[in-house]
Amino acid sequence: MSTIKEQENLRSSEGQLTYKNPCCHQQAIKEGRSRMLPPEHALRLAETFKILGDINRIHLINILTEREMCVHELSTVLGMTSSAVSHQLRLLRNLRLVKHRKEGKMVYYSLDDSHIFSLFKEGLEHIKHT
Amino acid sequence: MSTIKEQENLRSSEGQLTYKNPCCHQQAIKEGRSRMLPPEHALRLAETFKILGDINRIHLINILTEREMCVHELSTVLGMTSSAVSHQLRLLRNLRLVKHRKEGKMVYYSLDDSHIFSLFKEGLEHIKHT
DNA sequence: CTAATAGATGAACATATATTCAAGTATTCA
DNA sequence: TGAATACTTGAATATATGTTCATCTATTAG
Repeated sequence: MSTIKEQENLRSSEGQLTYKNPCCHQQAIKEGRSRMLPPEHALRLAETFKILGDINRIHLINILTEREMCVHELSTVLGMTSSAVSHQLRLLRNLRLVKHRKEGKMVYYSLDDSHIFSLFKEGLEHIKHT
Repeated sequence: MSTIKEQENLRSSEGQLTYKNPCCHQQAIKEGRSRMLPPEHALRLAETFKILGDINRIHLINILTEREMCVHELSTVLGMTSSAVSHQLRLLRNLRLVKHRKEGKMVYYSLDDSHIFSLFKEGLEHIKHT
């Protein structure tokens, strides 16, 4: 990464680089930097996709798309311990993707984010076409 | 999880459970199971979201959305070593999300999946509205 | 009251993931 | 040829993540 060479390249050919020093495309780098997502946006975006990037959470979201369910039902359907389900539901709750209501001893969960649902559907469309 | 109790519950009230044994909603479990995504679909879906669930890959995809770039340019823009970028690009290549062409010593990468792009945009819309 | 059930949660553990480092290939230049 | 550059790759390391286990609260049954 020679800054001096980059500057020479720019001076000599206005961004069109010579064969001799073909990389160090300062123009491309400048352009890339100017078009980068703000860090906090990129982080939130990655966070959003990451929460969907687990097969058990996919199943949870898919089921809660259809109807509300209590933890025990979810754990039975998914074949997980209720503890594991509870941990995953906490992650979904933290991102406000699910809501819950208590009824006696049970806690019923349901989807609380239509945007996530549309993302989910878009993802389903994607895997159908590949 | 008492199967016998569940059966009694079903027999006595056709899915509407009594207060005494309020969980073990066999009907809900049956319904949940019948609506579950096929395992291989759920897996592909999780895989697809997982690849988008990293801030550096988000930046990579976002940049390659705009224009092709060589590894050195990408590493400079993202502030990563070219080795780290190369490893991440391999992951994207494995899922056929990016394509590459060689030009002299350099390898230019660009996006190779419009579906991923629309997923990406949908994700961007999502974080804007939360 | 005690026992049982539903669920939540912290700690421990196992696995997955991302980066670094060192070594490798391919290409260009002198 | 040998040096330099662009990139790739496998191994090692550090961190993140998901599950299990033990324990906890809340609620209901007896």
